[in-house]
Amino acid sequence: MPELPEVEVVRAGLAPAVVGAQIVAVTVLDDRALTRHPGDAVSFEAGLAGRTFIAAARRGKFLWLPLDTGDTGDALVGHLGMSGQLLLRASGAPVERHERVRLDIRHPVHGDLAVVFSDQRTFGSLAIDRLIPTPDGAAGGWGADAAVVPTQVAHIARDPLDAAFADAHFRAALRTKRSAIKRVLLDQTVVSGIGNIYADEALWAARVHPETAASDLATRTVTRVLTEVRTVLEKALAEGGTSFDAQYVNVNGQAGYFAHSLNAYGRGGEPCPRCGGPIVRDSFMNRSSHYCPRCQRRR
DNA sequence: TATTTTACCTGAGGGC
DNA sequence: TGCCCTCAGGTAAAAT
Repeated sequence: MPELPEVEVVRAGLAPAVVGAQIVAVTVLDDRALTRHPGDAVSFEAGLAGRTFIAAARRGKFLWLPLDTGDTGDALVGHLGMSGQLLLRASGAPVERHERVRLDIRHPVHGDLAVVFSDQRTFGSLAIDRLIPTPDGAAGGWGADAAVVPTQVAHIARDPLDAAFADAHFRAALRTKRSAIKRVLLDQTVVSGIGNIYADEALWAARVHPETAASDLATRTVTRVLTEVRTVLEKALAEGGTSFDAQYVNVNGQAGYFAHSLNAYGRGGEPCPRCGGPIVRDSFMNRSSHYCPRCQRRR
């Protein structure tokens, strides 16, 4: 499932091939891939054809590729949802099984390539969106030099690996939240980039029960949670992300290795790597939650 | 206003 | 073999 590390792997893989490349042709095979786009497929194709990507940026799980002709200030925005993939293929490569959109691009160094958006469950989407200034004046996200974000990303908080992420603001926000800490970690308007897998992993590492009320956490505990969030995200990024099956792959279609490093997620019934007690798998917020009831005691 | 629930979607895998 | 059911979960709209 693409969370911050997986999306960053995709962004970093895409950047050298798309920055400086001109869009030669756009093919929309399935309109459901444009649910975030304000217009129809025709306007999407017309809005991209002939233009050049000038950067590859990311905040949390959102990606965007700013376009040239700066007076309009817009970008191609993408979210991978549950099963979205952005693949780099040779020009003229056969259509992928779940291909939704294809961009044929021409790069001054790499030549003709295809950027393929493939998505089994169609929760992901692409859109053309306007860029607006960031309230704090800092760069919009990773890979972005300009202090702008797409309007669709403006309400998303900075992610914990962003240099402009404000730890003090995060701690203050948690003091006012009576919701469970896991729910707050998954709230992209509080902190972005964390999904179900890394929420479980970070809380296990910080020894915090997922249903503890955020406002009940001591400041030093919040600091520990944030530290563990960063540690697990950075480690997963270094290992190329988490892949359980063909759902998440990099731009070349290769899987990541972090699934081998998971301590709690997906290990219900198995011994806790720290204390040996059984990891519990609970239902929480219509999804699964994994934790060690011995290490992660509820207050 | 703040928080919680639901809809969206497809394919894999288990039970029978 | 094949049908039906459950599960996976990020986002945003809808409901509470």
